[in-house]
Amino acid sequence: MKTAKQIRHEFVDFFKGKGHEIVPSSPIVPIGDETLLFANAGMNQFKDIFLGLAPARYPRVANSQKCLRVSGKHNDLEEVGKDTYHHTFFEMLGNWSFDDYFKAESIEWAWELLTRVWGIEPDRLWATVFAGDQADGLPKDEEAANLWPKVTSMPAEKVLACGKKDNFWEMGEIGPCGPCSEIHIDLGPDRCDMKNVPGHECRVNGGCARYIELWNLVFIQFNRQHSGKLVTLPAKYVDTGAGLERVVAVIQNKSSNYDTDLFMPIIDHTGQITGHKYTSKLGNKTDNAFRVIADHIRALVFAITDGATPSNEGRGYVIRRILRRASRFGRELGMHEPFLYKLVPVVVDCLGEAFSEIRERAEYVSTVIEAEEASFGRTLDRGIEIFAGAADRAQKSKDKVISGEDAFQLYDTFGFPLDLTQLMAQERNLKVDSARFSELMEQQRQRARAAIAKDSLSITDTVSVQVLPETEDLHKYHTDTCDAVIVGFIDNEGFKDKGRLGASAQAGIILDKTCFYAEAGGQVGDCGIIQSGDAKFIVEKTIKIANCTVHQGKVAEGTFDVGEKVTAVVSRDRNSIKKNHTATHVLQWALQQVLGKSVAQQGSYVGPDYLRFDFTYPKAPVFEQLRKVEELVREKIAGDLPVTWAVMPKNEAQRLGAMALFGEKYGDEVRVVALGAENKDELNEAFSREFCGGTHVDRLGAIGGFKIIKEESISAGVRRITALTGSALTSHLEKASGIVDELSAMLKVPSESLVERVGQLLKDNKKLAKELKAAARQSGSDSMAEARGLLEKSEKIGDASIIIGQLRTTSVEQAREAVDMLKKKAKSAAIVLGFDEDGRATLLAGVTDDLVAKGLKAGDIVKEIAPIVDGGGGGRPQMAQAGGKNPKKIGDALAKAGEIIKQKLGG
RNA sequence: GGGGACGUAGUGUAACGGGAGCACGCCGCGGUCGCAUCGCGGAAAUGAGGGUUCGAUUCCCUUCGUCUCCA
Repeated sequence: MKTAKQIRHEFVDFFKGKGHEIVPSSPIVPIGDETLLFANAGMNQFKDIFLGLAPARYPRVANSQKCLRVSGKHNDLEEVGKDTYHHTFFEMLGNWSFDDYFKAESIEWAWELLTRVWGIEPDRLWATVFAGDQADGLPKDEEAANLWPKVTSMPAEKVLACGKKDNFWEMGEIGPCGPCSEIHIDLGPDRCDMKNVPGHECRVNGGCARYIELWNLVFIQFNRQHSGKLVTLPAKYVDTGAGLERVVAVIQNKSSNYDTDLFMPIIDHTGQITGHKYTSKLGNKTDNAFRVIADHIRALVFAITDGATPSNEGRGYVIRRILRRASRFGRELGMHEPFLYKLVPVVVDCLGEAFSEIRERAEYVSTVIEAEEASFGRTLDRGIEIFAGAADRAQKSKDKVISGEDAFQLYDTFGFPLDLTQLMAQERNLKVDSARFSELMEQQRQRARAAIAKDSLSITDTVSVQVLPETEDLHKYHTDTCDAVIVGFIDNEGFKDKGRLGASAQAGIILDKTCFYAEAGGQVGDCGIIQSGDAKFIVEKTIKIANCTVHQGKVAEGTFDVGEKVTAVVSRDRNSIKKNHTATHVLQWALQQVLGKSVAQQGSYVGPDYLRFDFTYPKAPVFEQLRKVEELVREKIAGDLPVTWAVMPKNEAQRLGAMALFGEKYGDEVRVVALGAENKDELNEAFSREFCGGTHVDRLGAIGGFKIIKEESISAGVRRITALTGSALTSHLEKASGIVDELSAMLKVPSESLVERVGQLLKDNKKLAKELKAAARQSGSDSMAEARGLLEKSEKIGDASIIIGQLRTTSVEQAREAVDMLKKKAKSAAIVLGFDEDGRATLLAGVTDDLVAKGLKAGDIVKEIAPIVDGGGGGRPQMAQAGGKNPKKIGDALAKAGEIIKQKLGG
């Protein structure tokens, strides 16, 4: 039997043999493409080529692309486990032609690979082509339909014409699109899963599991414009995709993708860990759990390897959901402790050869997964407690139903899954109002959508996928000022290549060339101005859309016309940004020197005010290590070594050992920034070489200083360092030394003695506090004596003492203690004490339980007498307190209190 | 991006707007042949900043952090 590894190899070798360049899979976490959460198709990394924004480096390429379908249009998360073929993570085998070969070769080669190399019987295969669409004015794809019988042995009657839904591919609302041709396989009548559906007939695209799609060949030949009109593209592209998991299942003759050697090792190992047995059945709880876990652990290993970490937003949140779902299904197999992380090595064994990155990061991935599993355990524990409250409420209700509100709150606020709530409710013979739950869920969705809608139109939204002019921006590396011509602008309505920007208009200006740096690679976009005569445009932010640099901001003076000559001037902040960026590189180098190879960049921020560097490291670095890092960085700065950069093909850069972030897009010429090299020929001499498109200082000495001001954890296994350089550092130090000077003046000691002096002060303070306490005890005993005096003078009604009087104390605590003492002593008493606390009156009332029972409440007493001292009060029946602004009236208030008590007790 | 919840001693948690308590841990003393034993004593906390109130851990606002759901 062919292994999955062999099959993947055969695919790659086959297309290599047909003149294809084999490019690596792009990272599953796309860089520089915020519109896409995760790579979900092989074509992702070639998007710019299809859009005509970037040239193709090779006319034909092929690869196996790592894909994750968990969000947006393709969301298979909730489906995984229920059947034999849904996955979150999968490999997409694909071959592409960029204006090279077209339909004939694509069809012929797909056929050849399937039937000759992989040995699939031609009789089992079917093909589909696009049937045409009236609305779009498109005829049937006769070209493809005719090619099938011509270049393959597929008989014409097995080439079916299908509609737009299945056989017309579009990238989005607008942009490149075209007809496709799919290859389906007939797995035999046994595999139909719709046998008991009346009227069901097995056929291609018929909905049952007998016929499945194996390979999709997309022929991109149109561009859909805003108006919805289709325009024929000058260049034609081929984009094909075949899911490896499915192909392997067919070749290995398995009825389920999970039964192939891509999944079985993981499933077997899960069985060993949990002690359960996988029986490969559908609709079986245990088997379901096995499949979910096997699928999800693959997704997790790849996503975390490529830089996603579990968190509560964006990509990280998706990862968290996948992990929690797997963990929850682990409970079906009796696992209550973290266990998923133990599967990481198995995934690495299965796929580490094809994707070596997962092998390199395996240890880190395990750490992250284990930590997140533990954290989910805590979330569940908390949820169980909250559930108990909801269950109690339900128990007391008539219909024994946990309200939708409760279930939703458990889910929404505490992350407690609904199915778990239902399970636990069942155990107590309760039901859950899941209809109401769904209702609330929908409301929350509405809210989120509404919030997005009212968000102000951002420039990136208005243009989305639209061809923008290319900006020549190499000047950013050499100069801060340059002359240019306005070629267009973007406002709320989108891109315009003619017109005028009026006074105080908000817009994004596009120039033919620019020296502005657009936000990328952690470095913030430049600010500055664009001017022409008296007219002035303030650039607040610079961003890049494909190869177009957009200067966002507003017109401050005058007007601007498309076609006008202008001067672009970058703000002085640029200097600080350069310092911070170069310092970031030095910092990364120093961290690796001190902390070792496990330091890998996770992201960074380089702005004018400070720099931030996130990196992987399992634990908090100790103080000495950080100091050592600072020391190394400063050494390099003091050495004033030169900084140089060069543009070269990616593989050459890698040979030099340049550090890549997460892997650039295929085809890019990369820019390498080298620290410590005098010129391009001496790149070998550099101590640091990184792929980087940012702006840098010429010599390290220009950085001018370096200090780490913060080191923190941002998620499990990831640390963040914030540091300062240049003038920001100077002003930081100035401020710090200002504080020292101030303290030193305040305490009248030289700065060297400050620490000692403050230590002394703290010690003295402690001593004084102790003495004060002792003194208070003394005066406390005085108060007690006073209080005892009051008891002796007290009136009695029956057994009850009425103790009323003013104390000399100024402390509520002592007065309270006096009340307690009196209550104990008198056994039955109503006590009201008053005292003057620095010009404020405080009244305290206490009533023993027996008198409370007779209806005398301390709270009532203070409420009534508090207004006499211009205040208010309240408390409990046994003890109450009031305050007021007029201490002179304490006597009056106490007298009134006496009256009230006597009246109540009927004396 | 939007919503919800939570921030109390080293840790885990209590406190109708009116004494910041409990458990574990820690320190000291005592008892015990011994202890994951017992007794006594002690240190130690309301994330930060405003407001309302006679009085705020509690109510309101701002901010920071953590958790969580939606996009």
